[in-house]
Amino acid sequence: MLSCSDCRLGSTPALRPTQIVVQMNTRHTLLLVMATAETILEAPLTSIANIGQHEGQAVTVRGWLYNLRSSGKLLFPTFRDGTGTIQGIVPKAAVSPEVFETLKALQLESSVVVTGRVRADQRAPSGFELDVDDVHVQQAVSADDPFPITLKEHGPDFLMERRHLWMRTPRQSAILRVRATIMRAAQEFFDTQDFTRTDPPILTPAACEGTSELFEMKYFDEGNAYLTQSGQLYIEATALALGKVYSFGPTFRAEKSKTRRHLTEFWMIEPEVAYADLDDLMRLAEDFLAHIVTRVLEKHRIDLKTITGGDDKVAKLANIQAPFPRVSYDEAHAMLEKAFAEGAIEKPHEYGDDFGAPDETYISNQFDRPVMVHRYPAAVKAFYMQPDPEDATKALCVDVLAPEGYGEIIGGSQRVDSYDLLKERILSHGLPLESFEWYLDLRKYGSVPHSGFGMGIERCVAWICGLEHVRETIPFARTLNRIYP
RNA sequence: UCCGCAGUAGCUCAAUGGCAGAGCAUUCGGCUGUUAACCGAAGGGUUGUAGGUUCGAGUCCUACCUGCGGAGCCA
Repeated sequence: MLSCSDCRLGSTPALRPTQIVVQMNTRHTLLLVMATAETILEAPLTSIANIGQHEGQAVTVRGWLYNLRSSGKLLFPTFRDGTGTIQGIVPKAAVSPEVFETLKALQLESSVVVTGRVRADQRAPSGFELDVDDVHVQQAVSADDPFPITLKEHGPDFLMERRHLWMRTPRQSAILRVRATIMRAAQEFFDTQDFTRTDPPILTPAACEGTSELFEMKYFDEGNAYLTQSGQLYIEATALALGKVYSFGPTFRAEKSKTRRHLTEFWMIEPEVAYADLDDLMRLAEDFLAHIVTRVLEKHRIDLKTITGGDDKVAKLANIQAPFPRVSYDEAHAMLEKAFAEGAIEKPHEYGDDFGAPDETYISNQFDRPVMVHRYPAAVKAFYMQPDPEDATKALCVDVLAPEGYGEIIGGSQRVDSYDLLKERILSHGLPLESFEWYLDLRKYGSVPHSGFGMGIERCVAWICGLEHVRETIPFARTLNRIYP
């Protein structure tokens, strides 16, 4: 009886060779499998990530040719399958002439099913190599039109134009795996604390905050609709229905921002908690980020090394534990004044203004973990933020700045809970009152203090992976000048 | 929207205003332990577009296009 954690053969009892044939789909494959069915049964399917569990055994790997080196009558094909890479060893004397010649002529990224024996080897980066017995070419890439992305350096334009192929490279695959873990850990954090996921609409009738530019479209006879830039206003409603809620989905900004921190389409996870104040929110934010980092470190040490090329990032992430430093706007301003006096930043920070990107970078560089900057001047913040009872010119809000200059990854606040104040704010911000009638209702029928934040997934991934640009954090990035592929 | 940088072989980049080059990729040949392997050879060019200056422009000037980085705004 076969057994293997990720082998479909092993998971189905008493699978006979003729049944394997049914899973294959070309005449060529069918004949080959019939001839080698016994071999394949003895060489269970494995993922490359788990190949070490099969040391000394014959296995089958389904994947692609990642690289090919040769030394006379010895070939070194490297295979990848989406979980990792492994180098095959093919001495001419050890395989049939057909297998040797097939592999020797194969172009990179041709799809292949390989059988071979797993052998531990100190020379291999992963510790294992595959002594190849047989290879079946699923589809051969043409030498007339070789795979465009080589192991050498490429420019961002070239790579983004071929994003559908670029993501096959080990580094890009690793980033996407870490992204998936971050998204799963983020949901897991809220799910295990009795939050209810309530996703807001993506098509909205008006601006949530009224400031940023929105993507606009016709909506039948109802006039214009807009792609959401935040689900916050809606989840305030669901929070008052369900207590603790979160939303998780794509959001859209039509801003003409061209920086390493901006996409026009990005994913945001937003919790909203009834009866929570700003201090509750900051505790939630630090526990949330610490949980995400813990999960990434549990699963992705090898991926982080692939992505960053070293162990530095793992060491830095190990520091990311609650509590995070808390710095008031006034304290942050004082830090910046001192920094300017010492020549550490180029421009002085004007008291009362929001922080610019260089200011945020300086502040975050003073700490070894994310820093929570709270109580900004109300004048530079959104209309729905609750004023600080101790200083009405300040808002009960918090920005969480990631280390190493990755900027704001979380923005949150306690929300205005007074009907009269909220109505006054809507009017003074020049927003159309009729669009916010439903939102004001939340302050009319059982209003409570409540707080929430939003975290941009892409900035979080960029920070945790140590990336130059958020365009690498999402399978298909949407930026100002690019909507292909 | 504003500021700055760039555009030369499939890719990454060279080329004082004076013969269009290299590495990688591709093809052919060599090598039994290579790790972005290495060694030899071949093929591969409307120098982003349109004008202009000049005996002569990849190089200088003007406009435009495309991309990149940043500011503002934001996550």
